[in-house]
Formats: sequence, structure tokens, C-alpha cells
Amino acid sequence: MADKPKKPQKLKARLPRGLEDRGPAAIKATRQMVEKIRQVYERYGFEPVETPAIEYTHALGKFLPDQDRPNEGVFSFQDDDEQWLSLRYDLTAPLARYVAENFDTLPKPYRSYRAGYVFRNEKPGPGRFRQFMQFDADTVGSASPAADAEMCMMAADTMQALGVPRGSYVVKVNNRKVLDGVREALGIAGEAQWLTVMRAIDKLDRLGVSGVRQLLGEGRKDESGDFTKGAGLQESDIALVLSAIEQDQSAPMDARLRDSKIGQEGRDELEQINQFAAASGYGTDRIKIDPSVVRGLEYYTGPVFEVELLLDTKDEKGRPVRFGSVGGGGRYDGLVSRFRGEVVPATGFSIGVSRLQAALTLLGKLDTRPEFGPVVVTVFDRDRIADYQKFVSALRNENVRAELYLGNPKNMGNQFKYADRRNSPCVIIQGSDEKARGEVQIKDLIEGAKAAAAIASNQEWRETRPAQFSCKEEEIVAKVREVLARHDVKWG
RNA sequence: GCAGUUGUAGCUCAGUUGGUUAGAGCGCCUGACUGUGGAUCAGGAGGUCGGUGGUUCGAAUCCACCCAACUGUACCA
Repeated sequence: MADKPKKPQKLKARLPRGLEDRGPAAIKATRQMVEKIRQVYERYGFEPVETPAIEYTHALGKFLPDQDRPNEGVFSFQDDDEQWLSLRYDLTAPLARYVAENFDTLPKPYRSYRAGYVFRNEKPGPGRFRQFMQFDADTVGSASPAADAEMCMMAADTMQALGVPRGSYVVKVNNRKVLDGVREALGIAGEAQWLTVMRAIDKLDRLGVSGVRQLLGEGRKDESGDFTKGAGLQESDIALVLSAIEQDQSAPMDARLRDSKIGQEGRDELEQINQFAAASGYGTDRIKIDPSVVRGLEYYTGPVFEVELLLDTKDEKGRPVRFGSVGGGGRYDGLVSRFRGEVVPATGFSIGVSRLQAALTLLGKLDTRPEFGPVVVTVFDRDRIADYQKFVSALRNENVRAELYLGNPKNMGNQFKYADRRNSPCVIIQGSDEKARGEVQIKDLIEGAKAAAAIASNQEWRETRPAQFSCKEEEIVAKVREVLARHDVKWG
């Protein structure tokens, strides 16, 4: 009696959560998106620069990793000399380091762009990954609101270059100084309480006025019954905050807000950005002041902007999906000066390429058709591989993507199946009959697939051999080209 | 992190009040039609029923704990 065959313990092949493998279609889409964004950034005068994915942890932010939880939010590890290193979580902090390190040799203002993967160790969601691509542009060394206005205009241009039409996106602009004015008016001294207020404001688009009102006051209970403690503001203060972040600013401003000097400064800057944008033909349908935009909590010092898609996105099951902002940025006057004794004003804009791609894919705005595979030269007679390889080379030399079938050539069926899976436009066949006549068969798989739908029996199928024709060996390249042209096959 | 929901084949799911060797469709592999894939037919592989412990004569099914995924929420430089 045989024992139960004990299976060897197999290693489970699995991808850590929040990460994704990317196939040809996704890679192609990313490549096209990146190229379109690059063209816009180049047109605005930015030049490329690239920095590594790893930086000293303290160069990225002011916090060293906690000894107990060194990977809170960011992926960190220690170098040989015990210094903490981290994977970058955005492209702005590394750029600040780069500019500070090469300050004397760079032209000022220094205007550059770069695309790359960034990493965040946090909970993933739809369109939210732990590794994702950003595409940034920054102007370092200019304090002018014109530099900020330009970022907003470029954001709008980029969206349109990516195929998001006017009216389907909006660049929302606010100014941290305006928010500081609100703080002044409220007289909030405690940092913790102010952070709670800002977080509440940031949630306006998601939770609505009533949700924000709850978060500014006692707190809010979510759908699952979980409770979030609020900022504990009084009713009159809540009213002041809500009036300050309201879209419609036509009502007379609360005296406390009006009297804040820093708040007024912020409003003046916003007004300038608005004027610059308007002068260049960007109306409020594209670039709009929105006093509820907060943008993170750390390094922004002045204008902040956020690009939002206005289209309803639904997932495969038809459920609505929230993507949040697909891009954003702002002024970070303090980031470079951390490395230097002097003030270095800077402003930048970042597109979340991965998130935007996820959104555009769901919206059907991206070309997700798979790339065409190569022309496959089949192996009819095993001992004539050299001949077949010669056909392959002839095609390749004429810049036609081609390959020899390298699997087990025991029958034709497997070879056609392979070609089908590769999405090949056609295959080349040469048996002894064709060989004797100095000919090959070219089988048009795209045309054949259409014909197959109408044919019921295998016998009929084989007798008619649809979409297949023969030609002289010397004509292979020309005839293949005809097939490619008929189906508009283009590679790369 | 907190809360809710859900874990059965590669995928989508059945699985009756706890009762023999856990099923289907699709996919995959093999074969038939022996110079041509998608049709059809025949066969096959594939499951620690998320994991561990418990209750029971008996657990995919009941209980406890753990793990994972999804959704919401918090955090997000």
C-alpha cells in the first residue's frame, strides 16, 4: 500500500499587497502617457534631471525612523555605517537635496522635470499603490506668483494632452496663507488642534459640509460605526471656518478673517495667480480658486494646487470609485533652505501617473488594446529550421517584428495557438510542397479569426483554409507588409 | 491602527438542519479529425474547504483565536 505521496512544500508565489506586476498593455499606456507629459513640460522650458530612488532618511523629512517602527509610512533600512536610508516617497524632497548640493553650478531659477517611481508604506486602495509613478516639474529660485500660475496652467495643459477634455478636470488653487489667516482669526494656538481643523477642511469634497461640521465640532461616526474625534470648536468658530472654505465667496467676509494680515497676503497672491492665468486664456472652468484645498500638512508655504478629475469613475463591477486628486503641488520655500543658510523659494507640480492611469483606464480613455505580436515563422519540418530562421532574418532585416517558433513543433496547431496568444498578425508556413515550388504560405490570423466565427465544423474549416495565401519566397517581406498594412499593424 | 464584510480548483461560484470518496461552468493539459489553431467529441490534471485549536461518533458547515482580502474610517511627509 502506497503512502500518500507527500507533496514537496511549494513556495507560494505571491506579490506583496499594494504592488502590481505590469503587462505589455499597461507598460505601453504608461510610456505613451509619460511621453505626452514630457512634451508639455519640455514646451514650458523645463529640462530633465534624475535622482536615485534611495536617499538618506533625514534628507527626505525631518523625522528619523522610530527604532521600533522604522518603516512607518516610508520604507527604510540601515546602511553599513548604520546611517538610515529610505526609498523616496516623493520626487520633491530629493530634488531639493539635489539643488542644494549642486546649487552653485545650476542656473537660477532652476527649472527641471523628472519621472520616477516613489514608494509609500501605507494602506493601498483603488488607484493607490505602494509603488507608483510620479512626474514632477519644479521651478527653484523664483518667488514670483507667475511661477505658481505657470504650474497651474501647465497642469491644465497636461491633462488635455492626456486626452482629458476641458470641463472634465479642474485645477483647484488655494494658499496656505489663507488658511493661516483662518487660524489667526480663530486664535488657535495649539498645533494639534489646528492640524485637526486642517484635516477636517481637507475632507470637504469627500464628506461634505455636514461631515466637516461634525469633524470641526465633537466628531463623526463613519458608516461602519467607527468614531473620529473632532477638533472641538465652538459653534461660532465652526461657522467661521465653513464660511472661509465656502466655494461662493460673494457673501461679506467675517471681520476676523478680513483683519488677518497673513490671510490678506494669501488672498492677494491668489488674485495674482488668477489674473496671470486669465490673461493667458485660462478661465475658472480650468483653474479655480478653492479655499478648501489643503494638500498634505508639511512643507507647503504658499499657493497649493490640486488637479481633480470631474468624471464619474466606475470599477469593473459598476461601483463608483473615488480617485481623489490625480496631481498637485505648491510652493515650498523652506525645503531647499533646510540644506542651506539662505532662503531658496521654490514651486512645483506633480502628476500621479499611476493613479491617473488607473482612472483613465476605468474611464476607457486609454488605449488598452494589446500590442500586436511578431510574425511567427512556423516549423513544419524540424530538419529545416535553418530555412525558417532565414525567413525570420529576412523579415527582421526589413524591420518587421518576427520570430521563429521556439516551442515543441510537433504539430501545427500548437504553433498557431502560440501565434494567437501573442496576438500575431500572421504566420509563415512552408511544408515540402511549398518548398518544391519555392513558395510559402502566409496565414492572416486577424482575417482568419473573423472567418472562423462563421464556420461551424472543423472539416469545413480545414478545407477552406480561410485568409491564407501563398507567395514566392522572395516576396515574403512585401506580402507580409501588405497584411500588416491591411490591419494597420504598428509596433512600438 | 479602528470598524464592518468576506475567505471552497487558476477564475466565477454551488455545497441543503453537521452525515460516505467536496461539485459545476470557464480555463488548462492530453488525444481523435494523422499538411493547418479557434468548432465538436473523449479523457486528464488540479482542492491542507484561509490557518490553528476546540465541540462532536462524525465539521467546508457550529465555537474561539489567528491570518489574509475587500469596503469604510484614521494617518498620508
